[in-house]
Amino acid sequence: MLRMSTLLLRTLRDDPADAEVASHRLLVRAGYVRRIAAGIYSWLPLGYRTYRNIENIIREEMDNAGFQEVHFPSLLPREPYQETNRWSEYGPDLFRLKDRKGNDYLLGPTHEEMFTLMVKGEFSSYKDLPLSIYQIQTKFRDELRPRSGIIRGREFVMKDSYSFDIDDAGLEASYQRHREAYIKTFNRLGLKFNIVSAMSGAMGGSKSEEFLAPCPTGEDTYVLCENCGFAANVEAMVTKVEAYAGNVPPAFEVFDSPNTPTIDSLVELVNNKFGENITGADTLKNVLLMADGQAIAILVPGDREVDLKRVAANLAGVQELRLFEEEDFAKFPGVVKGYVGPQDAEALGITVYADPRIVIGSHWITGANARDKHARFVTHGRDFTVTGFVEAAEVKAGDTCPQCQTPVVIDRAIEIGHIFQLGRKYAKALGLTVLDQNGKAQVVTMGSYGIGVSRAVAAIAEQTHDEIGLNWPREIAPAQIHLVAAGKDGSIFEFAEKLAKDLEANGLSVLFDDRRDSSAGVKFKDAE
RNA sequence: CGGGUUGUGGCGCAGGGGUAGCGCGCUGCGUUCGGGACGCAGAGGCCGCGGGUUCAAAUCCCGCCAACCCGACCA
Repeated sequence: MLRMSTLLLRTLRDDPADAEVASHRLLVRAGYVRRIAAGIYSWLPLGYRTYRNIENIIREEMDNAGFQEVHFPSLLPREPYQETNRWSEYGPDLFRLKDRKGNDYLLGPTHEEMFTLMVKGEFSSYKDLPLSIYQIQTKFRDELRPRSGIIRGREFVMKDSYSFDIDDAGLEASYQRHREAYIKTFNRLGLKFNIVSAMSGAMGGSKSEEFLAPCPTGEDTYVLCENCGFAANVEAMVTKVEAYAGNVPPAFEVFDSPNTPTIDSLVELVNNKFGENITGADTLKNVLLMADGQAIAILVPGDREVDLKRVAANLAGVQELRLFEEEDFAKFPGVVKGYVGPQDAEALGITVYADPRIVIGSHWITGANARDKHARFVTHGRDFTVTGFVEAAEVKAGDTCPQCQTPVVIDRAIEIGHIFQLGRKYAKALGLTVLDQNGKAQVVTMGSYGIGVSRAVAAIAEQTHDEIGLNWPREIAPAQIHLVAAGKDGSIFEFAEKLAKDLEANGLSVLFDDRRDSSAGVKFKDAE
């Protein structure tokens, strides 16, 4: 039984000055958490009980699904991470330290290497697979900007699972088992969530889905169709287009267009010059990028920006993608900044990709690759061709749902889980193989599956709180019963004491406000 | 890393060259006792850190650090 008379708890009347989002504000005011440093928090008794209730639900569901719990250190040696190249790849987000002998260590941001090595150390036969193991462990990431209280901290608790299979069909089955277990888990946690495809897969990316808990303060944006339930990460949103049905345009025509640095100024000039009534959507924007050192052009309608994340996610095999800089323009003297068009790309040595909206047969107003000149009736398939289509334009509310053609909305959410078919990257790098039926070594294929445990506390708080305060689902609350003894007569306290004990005897956890020196008002406010 | 804001008792804030203040919380005594009670008496401060100007710095100047918000980044 928790007794308010002795509980390590001090509620605050005022919102803390450094808390913005509801979960942070309320968790601090209610005496659940305290900040220790940027993105690092302590849990007080009420908070820790809540946290543990959530952790236990997750653990139960993992165990129910047949996954086995293990535990790794947080403090890890450099070598395994060196072998997979993440010691350098992870960059400044990795907390690094040295021991007294000067050897390099790190605080684990995620544990793929350790799981892989654990299995490698024990198992060596296809008969041992499939296997799924998990841990609940504190993770460390030196985020550039921790924010939103415990939603994005530098130290946080994550449940991470890994599956090990001999082939792709096995991986798919393990993936589906985790997916089912996650659905059960989040339902029990009382979270509203959408399962969102995180990569298009169209270009060979591994299968990956995110579990997103919708809430206005979430930091992830995603696309949602309120009609059919389609949900996708913006990177994975697929553009629906119709084949070009207009007339065959006249031959393309170059015209003078001085002082048109922006799409708006170009539209105004064209409308004045030709008596047209076009919009930015009739112009073609050519955005030049460097993809792993190679110059590429991305074509999007002039009324849309290029979303670099979408391009990167949908261009197969590209590691580094960035905008053209001045020195890049210097290397391509034929490229006239502000007057780029796709007509001469081949001669200029630039590979061209188009957003799907640039359908074959459509014609556009675009740069003429000469200073102060644009061209119109520039037609895809006649006046220029592209190497391929790639999802590139920013996604906007009102875009068409790829499943049911309804206009979609853009929604915000907290990422509470992520499931991912990793494949053989880590097994290959660390030499995890098993012998198959033929006695031949096979590289194991892996899946990785994460749930933000501490983040779930915040996500549930965000979704369930009301104007008055925190409002936990029963299974998660620090206690199932909050019993308040209010009054001056000692018999009230005696009765309440007995009632509290009876409730506990019947298997209910009780937070008993047995304070004799607090007014009823204080007790009610604290309860809330 | 760019832009913005802020650092003063545990929390929320005021003060802006000469005795460091208010509200909440905390301690003691008394009154009150069902929606954050009241009175009286108290405890609690390197005014973010370092340097400078000055007879005198929380306050002015220089430098640094930290936190928060927006963005970039991150999944």
